[in-house]
Amino acid sequence: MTMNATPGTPGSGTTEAPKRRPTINDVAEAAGVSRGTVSRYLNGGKWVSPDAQEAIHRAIRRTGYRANQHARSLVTGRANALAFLLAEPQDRLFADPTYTPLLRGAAEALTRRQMTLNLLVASTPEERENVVAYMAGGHVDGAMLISSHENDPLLDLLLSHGIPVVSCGLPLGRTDTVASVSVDEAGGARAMVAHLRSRGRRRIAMITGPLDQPGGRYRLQGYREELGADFDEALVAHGDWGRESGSAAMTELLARAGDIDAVFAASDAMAAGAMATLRRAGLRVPDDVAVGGFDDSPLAVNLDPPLTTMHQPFDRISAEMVALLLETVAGGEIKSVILPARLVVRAST
Amino acid sequence: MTMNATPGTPGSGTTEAPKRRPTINDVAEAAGVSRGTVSRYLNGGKWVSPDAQEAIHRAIRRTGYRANQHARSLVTGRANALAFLLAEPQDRLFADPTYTPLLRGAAEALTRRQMTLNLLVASTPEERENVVAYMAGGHVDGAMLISSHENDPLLDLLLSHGIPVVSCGLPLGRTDTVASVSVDEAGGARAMVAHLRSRGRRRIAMITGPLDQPGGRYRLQGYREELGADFDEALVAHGDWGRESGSAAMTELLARAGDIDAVFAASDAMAAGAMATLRRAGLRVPDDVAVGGFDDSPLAVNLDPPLTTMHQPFDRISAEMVALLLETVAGGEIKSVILPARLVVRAST
DNA sequence: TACCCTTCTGTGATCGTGCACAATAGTGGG
DNA sequence: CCCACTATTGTGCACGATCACAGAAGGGTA
Repeated sequence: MTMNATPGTPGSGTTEAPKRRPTINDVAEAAGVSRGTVSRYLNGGKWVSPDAQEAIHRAIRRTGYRANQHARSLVTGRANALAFLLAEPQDRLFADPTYTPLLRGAAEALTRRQMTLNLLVASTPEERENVVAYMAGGHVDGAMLISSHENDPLLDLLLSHGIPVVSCGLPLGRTDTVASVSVDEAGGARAMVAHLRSRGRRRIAMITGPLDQPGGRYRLQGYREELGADFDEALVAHGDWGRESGSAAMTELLARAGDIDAVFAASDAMAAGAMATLRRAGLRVPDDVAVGGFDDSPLAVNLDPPLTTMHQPFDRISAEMVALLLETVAGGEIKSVILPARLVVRAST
Repeated sequence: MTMNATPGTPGSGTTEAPKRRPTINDVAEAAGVSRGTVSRYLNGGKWVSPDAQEAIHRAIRRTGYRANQHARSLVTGRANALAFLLAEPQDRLFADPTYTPLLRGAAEALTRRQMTLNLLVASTPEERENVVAYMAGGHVDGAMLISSHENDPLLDLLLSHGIPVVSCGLPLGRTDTVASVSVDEAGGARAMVAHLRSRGRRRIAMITGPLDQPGGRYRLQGYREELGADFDEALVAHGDWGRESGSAAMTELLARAGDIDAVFAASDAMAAGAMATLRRAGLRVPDDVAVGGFDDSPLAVNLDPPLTTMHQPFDRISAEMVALLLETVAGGEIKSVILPARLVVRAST
C-alpha cells in the first residue's frame, strides 16, 4: 500500500531513476511522514510516535537508506571520524610491531560506534603542517597521537588549533593538559627487575629507550627504583628502541662490566639485538646472562630462546584511547588512564 | 584596508566572530571577486585572469582558508578518500607483519594527493555487512582489498555494490574483472628454488600457504615448475602462513622424508616455525638443512641464523595500488600490475 | 468555553561548496 | 556598425542532512 511514486513526474515508464541513492526524503515519502520526523527518528527517536517509528523503520529497510555523512557533517560540524596520527620518522615505524595492534583495536572500537578511522602519517615537518591543516579543516573530530616526544611540536600544533587529542603514553611536559592512555611503565620495569632477581641475578643491566619518551624515561625510573641501593650507573646503556641499537648497547655494557648476569631491555627489538651480541660474545642465554624485554611483540616468541617480556594490553589501550578521546571531544574533562603491564615468562630468563 | 565586517550586523563591537572557519565567501570578499571565481581557481585555475589568481592566492594565505571537504563531497559525490580494507580473521593479522608497510605506503601516497585513508576491518560476516554498507554510503571512492581468498564473498559484495576495488594479490577466480597489484609469486618461488639448488641442495621441500590465496597457489606453482622432473609430492606440506603451522609442517616433512636438505617456506613466519622444529630435531641450519622464506619481513633478520628470503617491494606495491585504484575510480580500464620479488641472501642457506 | 501543557509533526532556513548558465567586456572580421 | 567569438566573471540552484520554530491534536483544569 502507498506504493505510489511522486505524482506528476514526466515518465520514462516504470523505473525512471535507475540507481540513485535514497535520501531522507525518499524515506519520508515511503513512510508517509515528513523528513523532519525521519531526522528525529535517526537521531535518537525522541518525540516520534510509535506508529511513525514503525513506518520509518520499514521504509528504511525497504529503500536501503543510509544517511549521507557528508551532508550530516556539513550541518553539524562533526566528522564522525578520528585520526590515528603516526608521528615517528620512517625507519622506526617500519620495524616497529607495536602500533599494529593499536591501530587494529582502534579501528574496531570506532567501527562499533559507526565512526571512521583516518590514518595520518607525519614524519617530516612538511607532513606535519599538512596533517594539522587537514585536521583543523574539520575532517576529524580528534586525534590519537601515537608516539610523542617531550615538547613535541606536533602536539603543540594540535593543541594550538584546538584539536582534541589523546596521547598514547604520558605526554612528557604536558601531562595535565592532554588526555592520555599509557601502560604502567615504571611498574612494569619494576616487575621485570623483581623477576630477574627472583631468578638469582644480581648484576642486572638495562638498555633504555630514548629518554625524551615516556617509555624510555619511566622504564628506567622503575628499574632504578626497584634496584634501590644496588643501582649502578655503569650498568645502564641507551638505545633507540631498534634492534641495532640494542646490539650496540650490549657491546658497550659488556665492555664496561664483565660480570653482568642479566639485561633488561626496554623493548623486545633491543632485547633481540642484545641477544645477538651476547651470542657473538660466546655467552649463553639464559645460562650466563638472562634477558628480559618489554612489549611482548610478535618478535618475542620467535627469538631463540623465546623472550621473557612485559606484555602490553594493546587491545585495552586502544579501546581506552577511543573512549577517552570521544569524551574529550564531547567536552569532558582531561583524564589519564594507566593500565598494568603483565609479566610473560619464557625461556630467556 | 577593507577591514570592514559585514555591515548591519548587530554589534558586539570590534571582533564579533571570534573564530569561525573562513569559507569560500570570505576569500572571495577578501580578494574582491565572487565565489564562483574562487571556486574555479581552486579547481584548476582555468578561466581565471592572472590578476584574480594573484588576489585570490593572497586572500587564501591571509585568511588561512581551507576548503570544507564535506561540503565539497556533498555536491561532487566524491569522498576524496580510499579505504584500506583488511579482511583477515583476527588471529592472523595480529601476527602478520606484512600489511604494516603496505598501510604506511598507502597512507603516504594518499597524503601526497591530498586524500585520506580510511582503515576498515572486516573479520566477521557482520563486520563485512557493516563495512560494505559504509562504503556504499559514499564515504570512500574505492577500496584496497588486502588479503583476498578465492571466491571471497567480500569481493563479491563490493563488486555488486559497484565499489571500485583494487586487490592486493591476484584475486583468484576474478582475475580479469578486478584490478590488482601483486608480486611475481611464481617467479619469486622459482628464484628461491634456483638459489637453493645453486647451493648444492637436491632434496628441496616446500611449506605452502593456503591454496585458496594467490600467494599460496602461485608460490607452489613456481616451486613445481622450477623443480621440473625433480618434483616430489612427498616433499610438499601445507601451512596457514603462521609460525605454528610452519613448525607442524616441518615435523610432517621430516617424518615423510628424512633426506631433506632444504626447505622453502612460503612465508617468513612459517620458516621461523620450521627452523624451530629443525633445531628440536637436532638438525643444523644451514649445514644440514637450508631454509628459505618469503616476504622479507622484519622477522627475517631476527632469526638465528638470519633468514634468506624473497623481498617484497611493499612500498612500490602500495604506491601502485593507490595509482591503479584512482585510475579505476576515474573510469579507466581494469589493469593488473605484477612486480618482481628480489632474493635476499642471508645465513640460513 | 477558554486556556495551558504535553506530545507529535511539518516547514523554512542553513551549512559550504561545485556547476550550469547568463552576462559582460574586449577583439577582429565583414 | 554589427556580429561572432573568446576570455572572464557573477548568480541561482542543488547536494542531503540538522535544527529552530511554529502549528496541530489531545487532555486536564479553571
